[in-house]
Formats: sequence, C-alpha cells, structure tokens
Amino acid sequence: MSVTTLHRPTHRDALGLLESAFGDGRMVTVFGRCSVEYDGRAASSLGPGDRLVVCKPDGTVLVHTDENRQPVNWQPPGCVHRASVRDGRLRIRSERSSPDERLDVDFERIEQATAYEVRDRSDLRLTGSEEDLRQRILDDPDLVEPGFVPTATERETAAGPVDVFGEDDAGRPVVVELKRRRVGPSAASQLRRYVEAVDEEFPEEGVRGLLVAPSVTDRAAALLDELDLEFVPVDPPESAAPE
Amino acid sequence: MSVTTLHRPTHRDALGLLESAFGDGRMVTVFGRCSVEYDGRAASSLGPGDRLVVCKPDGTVLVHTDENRQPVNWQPPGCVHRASVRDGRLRIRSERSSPDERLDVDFERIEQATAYEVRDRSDLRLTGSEEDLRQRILDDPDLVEPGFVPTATERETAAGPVDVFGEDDAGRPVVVELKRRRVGPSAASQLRRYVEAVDEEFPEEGVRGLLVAPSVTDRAAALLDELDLEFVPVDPPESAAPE
DNA sequence: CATTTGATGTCGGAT
DNA sequence: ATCCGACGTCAAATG
Repeated sequence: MSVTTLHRPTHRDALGLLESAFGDGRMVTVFGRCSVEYDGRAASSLGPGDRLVVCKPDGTVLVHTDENRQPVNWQPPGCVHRASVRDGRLRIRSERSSPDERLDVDFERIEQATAYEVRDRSDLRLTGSEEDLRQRILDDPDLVEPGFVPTATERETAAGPVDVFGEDDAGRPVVVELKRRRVGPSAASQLRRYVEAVDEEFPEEGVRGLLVAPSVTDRAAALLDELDLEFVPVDPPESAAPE
Repeated sequence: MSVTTLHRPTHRDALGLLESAFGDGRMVTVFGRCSVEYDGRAASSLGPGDRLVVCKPDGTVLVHTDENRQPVNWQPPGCVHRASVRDGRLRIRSERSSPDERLDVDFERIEQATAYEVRDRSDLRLTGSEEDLRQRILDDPDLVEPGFVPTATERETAAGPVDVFGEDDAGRPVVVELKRRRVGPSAASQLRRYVEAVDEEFPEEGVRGLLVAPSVTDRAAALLDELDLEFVPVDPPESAAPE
C-alpha cells in the first residue's frame, strides 16, 4: 500500500499512523492548525496557524506555510522524530545532538495525516554549474586568454584550493577563480587571498589573478582594479533562452 | 471545506482539482511517480521516481524526495503554475520571467492529490540572530573590550556597511564585524575590506578591525594575525543548553 | 530594478 | 568530526 491517508483523524489515530510510518521508514505529511517551538543554534516560536508538516525517514522535518520556498521551521537530516499525544493533542518532536536541537510541532486540529512509501532511484543531472564552467575552460583555455595553459585544478595553497591554476604565454603563474554568475566583492576578496598565497610560493614572478565570470558589480570591479586583479568575461554556463 | 483529497485519481480528475486550487489560491500537494525537467539559471533533468510535489499560491513549487532538507527541484515564489494533461498524463508547469525559468513535472502515476485552504496569521519570532548579538553589544560594549564606545551601526563605507563602528579607549576608530557562529577565512577578508575602506577615511589614525564571533578556524586565525586584525570571542547568541 | 549580506543557511567533498 | 566553498542558494533591507 503506497499511500495511507487519514482525513480529520482523532489525534490518537494520527499518532498511530505516525508511529507506524516512523517505524518502517515512510515519509509523512500532516496538515492542520499547529504551533511550533524551536531551540538549538537559534530559538524560535511560531503561534497557531495552518501548515503542512513533512517528516522524512532520513530525519528531516519541514514546516511549510502557504508562502515562500523556505520552510518557516525545520530540522535537518539526522534527527529523530517522535510523536506523542499530550492532553489529547498530537505533538511531533524532532531532536538531534551536536548541535543539540529540538523542534516541537503541537497540533490543535488535524485536517489530514498521510504516510507515503517512496521509491526513488533516479539522480538529478544538473548542468550549468561552476564545475561545467571549469570543464569548458579546460577544453578551451583560450576562453580565459590566448596562450593560457592550465596546469592544475583545485590546486592547494595556504589560503585554500584554487579553481584553475596555470601559466600565461609569458610563463607567469596565473590563478583563476571561476564564478557561474555575476559576482560581488566577496569573490574579488577570495581571489585576492589565493593570489597572495601563491605569491608567497613564487616570489618575484608576478603572479596574476583572474576572475572569470559572466559579469561583476561596480564595487567588485573597483576592488579588482585596486588589487591589480583582472576580470575575464565569459558567457553564463546556461543562457536561459528566451523564446 | 479545508482539505480536498483525491486518492489514486485519474489524471484528468487531478487536473480538475489543480485548476480549481490554482484558481482560488489554495495550496496543493501531489504525490506520485514523476519526472522533472528544469531550465533556467541552470538546467536539470530528473528521471522517474516517487516524490511529493508542493505548489503554493504564491508561485512556489517544491519537489521533495524522501531525503534531504532541500527540494530536489523547485521554483521560487512569483512563478505561474499551470496544469495540463498530455497523452493522458498530468503535467505541472511553473514558469517565470527575469530570469526566464521553467519547471515541468510530468506524472506517470498519481497516488494522491490534495488541495488545502491555509489560514496563517502568525509570524515567526526568532532569537539568536546576528541582529540580537549586535543588540547585546550595544547594551554592553564592554563585551567587545573595556572602554569601547559604539558610535554607529551599519555605518556606510566605500566597501559597504560596517556592523558596528566606534572608538576604543585611546580614541582610535574601531571596525567591528559580528558573526553569530564560528567563522572561516571569508569573514576575515570581509573585515579587511571594511578596515581598508575606513583607513582611507581616517589616514594615520590606526584603524582597528575586530572580528567578534564565538570562535574562528585555524586558517581564519592565521589570516587575521597576518592582517593585524583582532579576534574577540563572545558566547554564541543562543547556547543550545544540553541537559 | 540591482546590490549587498545574513542564514537555525544546506550540501558535498576532502582531510 | 571539522573545514571549506558552491548553491538554480533564499530572503530581507536598502538605494
């Protein structure tokens, strides 16, 4: 049986469904009027309202209102769900340690409770990521500049790994930082850290820093200019083709 | 009626429910075997599997598998949902412009389709954010250091707004960057940008930069040291009380 | 609109 | 376990 639904169940009947579903690894949704308390990395309190609560077998909890992509409250994977009935009302508690965090969802009315058997073997295939941009540049280094020769990716430095490392046509070391979208000041700072670290390794060699991205903000452009870093425009990885 | 559910509906019946719900601002979930195609800022393809699809009246779409806090695919608020039946199968399409993005969810089997009336007037009250940390420091500046006098928050500089700006007991300008949790190299770089900008405004005054956070990573500590920036430990805003 | 930054960010990969 | 950076990040505040 793939889906089991209770419509306007008693809190005790809902409890039975949840305990059964938590026990055998099914996903659960409960819709109804509830309040939510969270305490952990931060703390929050949410008064009564109608929400959709999703409990996943991996320990995730999501509390969704009718707005926004983000849940209003949640618990990440790795938590332990427990359901109980106190004073005739359903409570879903989800906890974890390190960090210590607790989420309580208290229902005053339950419109629907559902358990789902989920079979899903497919993996998402995504294109247009920074990884794809890197591959494009390795395939055609002239996209960066004529004569550029990549020698390493994710090359370790004292400041962390550099996206693409190589040499320009004059043999100078080149640090390339890739961004899949328009960048702000933080990307310029990141590139700066890498260049400074590589400069320590190759003193007197005039290490160059290149920010490869579709575009930069004004402030980032000013920062790059001040730091003698260079911006190389590239087409965005996937242009959302209007039609 | 607050919740309307169809169990193993025909695709055409599910279509009716969705069109009705999209029309009068109800939230919808559909659970079943589906495939998902996305094209926009990036592009993705997801083969068949059982997922919970949530459509919100604000234009949000979420496609959730039985794992992870994040939906495997989604559409942000502001999109327009449309449902249709092609070759006897339900498709939910959600689109927006600027940027041009499209999400298609194609069902081959529908286990359940539900529409919800959502009433929710409560707002989340959250404590433990960076904002709270700032308030704590304004209330008791000695948490930063004895004699520190804050003079402004969100003070504008050429590099952007500084969290807290003030003077130390010797009258030197102080730039404070706040973080609610353990910080890495990027926070040190951020503070550096602000200090350099303020230094341009107050040359020769020896502007100090203080990173106020619960802790720092080794690399960040080394970076701060190298840049003559200071780390000030503070208790995290909400200590997850173990018990 | 675009920019900037925080977030209970989440997530994956590497150490 | 921690560290680090990407993310179709999202979301809010601000110009």
